Order: sequence, then structure tokens, then C-alpha cells
Amino acid sequence: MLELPARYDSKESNVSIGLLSEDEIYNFWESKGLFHGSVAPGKPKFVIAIPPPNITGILTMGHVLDNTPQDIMVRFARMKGLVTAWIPGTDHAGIATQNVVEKDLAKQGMSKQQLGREAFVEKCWEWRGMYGNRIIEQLKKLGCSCDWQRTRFTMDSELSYAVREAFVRLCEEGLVYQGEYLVNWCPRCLTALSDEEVEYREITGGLYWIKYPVKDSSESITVATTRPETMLGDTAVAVHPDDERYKNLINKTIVLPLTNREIPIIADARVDIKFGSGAVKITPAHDPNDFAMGKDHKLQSISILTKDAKMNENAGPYQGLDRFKCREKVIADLTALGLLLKQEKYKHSVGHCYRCNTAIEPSISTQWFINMKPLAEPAIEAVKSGKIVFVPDRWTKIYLDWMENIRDWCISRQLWWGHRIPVWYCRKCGQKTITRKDPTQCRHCQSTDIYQDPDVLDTWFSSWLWPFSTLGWPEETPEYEYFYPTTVLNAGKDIIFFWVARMIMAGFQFTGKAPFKVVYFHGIARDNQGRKMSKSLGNSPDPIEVFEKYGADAVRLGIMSNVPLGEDVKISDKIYELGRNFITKLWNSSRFFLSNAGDFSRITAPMQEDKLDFEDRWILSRLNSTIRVYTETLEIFQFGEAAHIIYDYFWHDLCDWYIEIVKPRLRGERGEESKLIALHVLYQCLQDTVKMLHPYTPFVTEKLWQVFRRLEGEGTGMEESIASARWPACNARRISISIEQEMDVLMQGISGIRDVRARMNIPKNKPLSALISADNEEVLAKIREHQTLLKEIAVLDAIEYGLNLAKPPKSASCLVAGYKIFVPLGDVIDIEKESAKLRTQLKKTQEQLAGVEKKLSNPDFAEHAPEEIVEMEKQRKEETAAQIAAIEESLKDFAQ
RNA sequence: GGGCGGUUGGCUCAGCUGGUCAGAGCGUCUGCCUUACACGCAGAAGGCCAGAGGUCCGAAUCCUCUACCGCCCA
Repeated sequence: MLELPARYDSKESNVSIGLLSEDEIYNFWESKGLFHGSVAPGKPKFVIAIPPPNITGILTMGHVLDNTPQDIMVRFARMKGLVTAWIPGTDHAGIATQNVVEKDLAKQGMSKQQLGREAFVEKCWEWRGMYGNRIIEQLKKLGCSCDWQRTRFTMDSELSYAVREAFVRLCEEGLVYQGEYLVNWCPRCLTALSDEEVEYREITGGLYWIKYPVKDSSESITVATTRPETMLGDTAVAVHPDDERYKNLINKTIVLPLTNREIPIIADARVDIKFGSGAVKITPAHDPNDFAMGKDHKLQSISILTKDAKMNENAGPYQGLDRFKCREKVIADLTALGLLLKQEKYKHSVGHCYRCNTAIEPSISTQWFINMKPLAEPAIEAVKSGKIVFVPDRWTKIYLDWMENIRDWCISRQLWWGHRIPVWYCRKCGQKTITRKDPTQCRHCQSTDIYQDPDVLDTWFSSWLWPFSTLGWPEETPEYEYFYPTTVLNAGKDIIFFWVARMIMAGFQFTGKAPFKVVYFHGIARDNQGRKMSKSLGNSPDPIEVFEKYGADAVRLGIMSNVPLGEDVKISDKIYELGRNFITKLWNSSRFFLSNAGDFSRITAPMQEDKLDFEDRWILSRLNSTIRVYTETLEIFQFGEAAHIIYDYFWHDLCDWYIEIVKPRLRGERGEESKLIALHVLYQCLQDTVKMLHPYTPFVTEKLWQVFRRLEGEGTGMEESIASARWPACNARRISISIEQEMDVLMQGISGIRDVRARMNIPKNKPLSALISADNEEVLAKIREHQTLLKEIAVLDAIEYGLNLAKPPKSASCLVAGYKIFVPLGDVIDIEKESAKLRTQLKKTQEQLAGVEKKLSNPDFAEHAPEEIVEMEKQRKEETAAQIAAIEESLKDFAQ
């Protein structure tokens, strides 16, 4: 017999009895190649392209939350017999990586400029070689069953080739353009960003009211602004054309304080009359709205900032000052001149760089853009028509809103690390050459005096190709042919625009197909105070440490059983404990089974249908109902709900009831055959539970699987790993509502008797006698049929049955639906407690009755409600009334 | 300013195709080391479903409004 330790330990390894640690189990899986999906044309498949974590990343709870559901889906699919491929990999994270490597260099007193572009990129590759796979390795600790042979990196040569192809194709179709526009500029990272890479945050700043004098006049106009320093770049003041206050000033000239530049007062309907003074300064070079207005009014754009947000030569005496320092100085100077009329606290949202958190500086520069409208069309259609489904579906609307108002995508970045833009400029003719292969001469004038665009492409420009670039596109490889389109995309709700939307567009644009059928959105990991877990807050525990303490299984199960669909999850030690406790329970129930099992060969024979006892049929019914509902729930991605389903079945049905009921049989009290049947049933229940749990808790289930397999021995057909075991099939013939109801009636009685013991402080093991009374023979007969079970579980030494029995004196009563149990207690009875209990019950039941009567006495109810509902209520009324009578009768006994 | 999500026992959440729907886990209380499990067992207490109005024979569940919390987009 195999003795297992009393507690499951995820780190324990005892190879001699076949117990492996989580790490060893993972190695076993890998060595068997279980996660590799082979191309098998015609065979059903399940494919997920991982949202590639970036190479600078280390595992966070966010990744756990992101990858666990994927692993559940993939393992579930694999066990259902589909060819599965979960394609892992990383992205190169242009800004983030460059920042990290630069920081490293800075420690050595070096800058990337000193190093030069080529050497710097070389450093980045080195860095990537050293650290770029950390997160991938950590995913293994989590248990992720990725197809590691298909691991990809966005800068692999094949994927770079795909990026190149995509860019050139877009150019060929005229969807890419270059131009000078106001873009989001990060003065820290020194690059342009797309609109999505800017995070807006509420800032309490100031609103400054500045008096601008009108030329050759005593008049003046007051503007209100949150950025006074930009007045150095003002090229107009705008008012609303209908604003009576300023009508007479339109077209007059302002002499701009501090610089004495002359600028016009213009009228534009976009000015908000209610904001500030109603007059706004226009700085086209540093504000998006002003930029638009400047264009329409053909205003000059005066840039007053350098790339790193210091004042430039256009700022005159302020040159060299940092933008915020300059603001202070400008305010001081205006105050001195008496031109600052008012200064008030003001809340407004300010864009920040999503990588370094620096306030974005809108600034004019030449960048590359994609014209997105044409790309959006099929992507909109696909979601509208249901070709692609979002789970939960409320994201559909958010997606469509964004798509229908899509703006062009700035794809050039002033970085060195990334895919360099494949555009060459000719110094001779000034024309551009855009090609799939690096050119040696200008396509237009054949000059060899050409140079490549220094910029690289947005990292997301490679990520949006991920579902097919990882499969070999643009080559029509067998992998691409078979695995594409993929099945599901799993995504955090925070990357819906960044990634999901763009991938869908790329799918249609480049492959003509939707890249996946379903997008499953999950929420964000939060701490128990509800704050988003983040590196900067330091409130995200290191998952690896948590795995050490609780086991990866416990973390997975804990988190997944607390995931509201598509909502954020509050993560705390409590939820790991939930997982751990459950796993211990699983472990111990298996231990219990094994300690009774003896020779496995006796219990793996086909089940003898006619020998099954009532409780055997009951638990098999429960098992099969659970298989059915659980499977269906997983199919629709309700992972939290599914976890509860399996939890309830396993803990409450199997452990609390079945195992307890069957213990006497296992002790041999009902003969060897009965024991074997019970063992047989228990084994099936356990084994199916273990299988069903495998997607959630892959390690412990594999451990148990190996134990079972060892004991079953060769030749029983057990797969070498649970990862490739067959998903339990629901045997519908085993499901019996009537058996489940019958059991329920018994359970109520047993609970009632236990309650009596608890109330009266009667030890569990002290046998009691009971009288069971009902108003019809049928009920009594049913109960009598299960009297052995009842006696054993409720610890009764005698049961008397009778129709409408009178309550014996000094007895406690349990009033169960359909029958009554009296437990004579003699002097042990605590009359006070017993009557208190009965009184509360009476009150409650009377309230119920009142409710039902009210319903029934309403003539409209009888008239409008469906017949069966009326019938049900009538029946309920009778039952409740009978219940009340019973309680009153019991109470009478204690009246004196 | 627009949109979305939430508001259910002390905490975290289920339930929301309207009629035993008021549930679970944790926490609390009582009693148990009952030979699988104290990361356990048995039992109990605790909410009338944010507020107001409406639809309906009937609403936590549908509609409207309000309040508060959170998020997204301008």
C-alpha cells in the first residue's frame, strides 16, 4: 500500500514512490513533448497566440491572471482531443528595453550616443540574450503548457521579415504617409508616441488669467490658460464669433507681453465661451486644438521647446529653462508687470508617457502614419456580424466606438532598438525608396548616395501581426495553413485598442481573415484595497515567492475561482489559501482512497450495474451532472463559475457525503463485494475529479495521476500523463433527478438530527433513537429503505416509523420537508433552547404563510399567473400550514 | 461632456432569459484532535438585495430617475 504524506507539498520530491515536485513535473511534461501541437490538416485544433510579454518583464500577478485562463483553455482543449498550440513568445518593447539598457550604460558612465547606434543595438541584443527569457521561464513555474518549440520573438528574422512585408504592402496600397504633424512627444524617451501610448491623468494645476494688451489702444483682452509658458509661442488669440464681449476686438492686434510679438485676435466657433474668460491663446506648435485652429486660420507655428522640453531660441530670454521652471518665471514676470489678473486652482487631465510617466509635450515633427479608416472597415464588420465574438460582449461596443472614430496611427519612433523603417532617402533626387530588400541605390535616379530613415517602427506594429507572423506569414508555411486563423485571443481589457483592435485589422488587411474567433477579456489584478497592482506602487507580490509558499496550483485555483467574468480581481493571501485548502482536501481524499484501495486490479474491472447501492447511484448521478455542467461552463469561459461547480461537487457531495456514507462499507461491514463496489465508485469519482481539475491545478493532478497509474500498473490504458488524458464524458444515463431528490430528503433529516445534538450538547457518537412520522406510507417507505444509511450517518440506534405519530414528551423535533423526526431526550433536553428554536421557526414559517396567502387571495394572481405557478403556491400553502401545525404541536409539549 | 461597469449578510463575490433566489467562500459564534484532511469535521447566527418611482398578478432580477464608487473615451 502506498502511504502519502498528510499534506500536499508542491515542492516535495520523492522519486522512489513516484512523487515529483512542481518543477520536476514540468520537466516531465516537456521531456515528453506533450505541449507540442503538430500540423495535422483536417484535424480539429485549438490555437492561442500568447499576448507576448515584453523582454524586460518579470512575472507579475497580472501575468498570472493573464496566462492562467489561457492554460485552462489549452489544457481543456488538449484533453478533449484537439490538436493544441499555444504559441508563446516575447516582444522587443522598443522604449522599455532601450530605457533599461541605457540605464545599465549610465551605471558605467556611458551614453548610447557615445556608443553609437550599431554598438547600442548590439548591447540590446546582449541584454535580451541574458534577460529576455526570464518571463518565459517563469511561465513554466506557473505551469503554462505552451508549445515551446514555437516560441517566437518579434525581432526574430522571420518576424522582422513579416514586419517589413507588412510595411511595404501598406505603402504600396497608399495607406502609409509621412508628414509634419503635432504628435505626442515624450521629452524623456525622446520619441513620438501614438495616441494610445499616452495616459491621461487628472492633475491639479493652475488656471492663469493673463491680460494681453491690444495694440495702440487702452483696451486689453484676458486669456485663461493652464500653460502660461507657452504664451511665448502664441500666434493668435481666439474668441467665439458670437461672444458679445469680444466682438469689437476681432481682427485687432495684440502685443504679446514678455516678447512684444504682435498677434491677431481671431474668431473661431470652436472656442468655448464658458471656459475661463472666453478668450483663448493659440499656440499651434504645442497644443492639439490650437494646431487644428492654426491650420485653418493659416497661423504661424512657433515652437518654443527643444526635444527634451527646455525653452529654445524662440523663447528669447527664457532660452535654456526647463518648461516647468519657465512657467514659474513667466508667472513671476507677468505678476511683476501687473498682467497676471487671477490664478486659481484648476483640475485638468494631462497626458503622460505610458512607459516613463513623463508629461507628454505635444510637438510638431515629421513622422510616419498609417491611414486607419480603410483598415477599420472589415474589422468593424467582423465584430458586428459576429465573425469575431467578444467575451464578455460589452466590449463590443467599446471596440466599435473606437473603431468608428479611429484616428491615424503614428508608427515611427525615434529609437534605435526595433525594426528600422525600410525607407531610404536619396540625397541626389530627394526621392524615397521603399523596398522589401535593402536597396543599394535610389530606385528613382539610381544614385547610390542614399541613407535609411533613422527611425524604427512602433513595437505594436510588429505585435499586431503576431497571430500570423508567428506562424510564418507571409510565407504560406504548413503551420500558417493549418493553425491560422487561431481560435481564441486572451487579452487584458487594458489592451483592447493597443492590440486586440489592431490585430483584427491586421488580420483582415494582410491575411484576409479574422485572426481569431473569440476574444476573451479578463480584468486587472488589484490588491485587497482595490488598487491596481503595479511595480511603482510596490503592491504586487512576486508570484514566484507566492508559488513557493502556496504552490502554483493553489495560486491558480484561488485566483480563478475569484475571477468575476471580465472584471478585476482583488488578490490577497485569502484566495491562495482557498486554493491551498482545496488542494489539500483533494490530496487527502486520494490518500484516504489509497489507504483503502488495496489491490487496484480488483477495482478497475467494469462496474457491476446491479450491485450499486443507493449512495453509489447518487454520487454517480452527481458526478455526471457535474461533468456535464462543468464542461459546458468551461466552454463559455466562465472560469470562476466552473471552479465553484467542481468545488461544490468534490467537497460537498463527494467528501462530505459520499465518503462519509461509504466508510462503514470500506471497513468491510457490509462484506467484501460491497466494499469493492464502493471503492470502484470512489475511484471513478476521484479520477474524473482529478481530470476535471487538471486545467486549473495541473501539478497536483499530475502527481495523483502518476500515483494512480503506478498502482493500476501497465496495460490499463491510462495515458502517460494526465495532460493528454481523455476528458471525462458525461454518462447521461447515470443522471437521476429522483435519486438526487431522494438523497436530499435524507440529508435534510440527518442535518436536522445533527442540529438537535448541537443544540442539546449531545456528543456525536452517542446513539440516539428517533421517531419518524409522515402523513403517508410512501414517504415512510422511502425513508425506511435507507434506514441503515440514516442510522449510520446520524448515529441512531433505533428508529420507529409511523403515520402521524404523536410527539413523545421531552423530545426534540426536526421538521423536514415532508416528514418529522422526533428525538426523545428525557432529562437531557433543554426545554428553553428547544422552544426558543421552535418559536423562531414558527415565526418564520408564519411569515411565509402570510406571504403565500396574500398571493393566493389576490384574484389577479389566479387569473394571470400560469397554472403551474398557482398550483405550486397552493401546495406551498398547504405545506407551510402543516409545518406550522407541527411546530405548534411540538411547542405545546413545552407549554407548562 | 460622452460611454461602460458596479452598489446583495463584517469582507470578496454568485444569482439578474421576473415566480422556493436570498446563495457561496472567508470571517464570526458553539461543539469536536470522530483512525483522509484542524489547510479539518458538525452545527449556528447574520442581508430584504444603494435610494426613489414605474411596469407587472408578481422584481434583487425589466424600465426611469437619483446618489455614491471605479474605469474608458473626449
